[in-house]
Amino acid sequence: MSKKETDNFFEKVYAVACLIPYGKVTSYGAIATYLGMPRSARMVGWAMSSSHSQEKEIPAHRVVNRNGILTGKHHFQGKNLMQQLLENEGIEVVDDKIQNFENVFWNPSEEL
DNA sequence: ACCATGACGTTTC
DNA sequence: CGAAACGCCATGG
Repeated sequence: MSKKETDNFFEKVYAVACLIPYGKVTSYGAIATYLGMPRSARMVGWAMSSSHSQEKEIPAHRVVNRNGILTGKHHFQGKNLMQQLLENEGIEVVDDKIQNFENVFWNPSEEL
């Protein structure tokens, strides 16, 4: 890692992820845009990959891509753990895709 | 410094 | 609708 394990950028990503309301989801691009880096959506996902190292538990299952598809489900333990977590929060998920995505979408730039 | 990789996003076919 | 190409940016070899 660099000077600090968690740069300010990472810290913000984790902070926003933890602020996602129960039963809601957001996209990597939305977080990146909120942080002022709309072109660094990949970095957000990359930060999530490191979220497992964070002491604080990051609800990464609430973060999906712009299409509402659970692209990162393979990074979780089980095969469909991510989907089950979302369904447990009342989010409809079919074939790794969130239904009524606009309805459950949470935009930090607007809500926060 | 260069190349390869990736939990993304948009455009094009 | 699905797959591929291109762009973007940070990290590692």
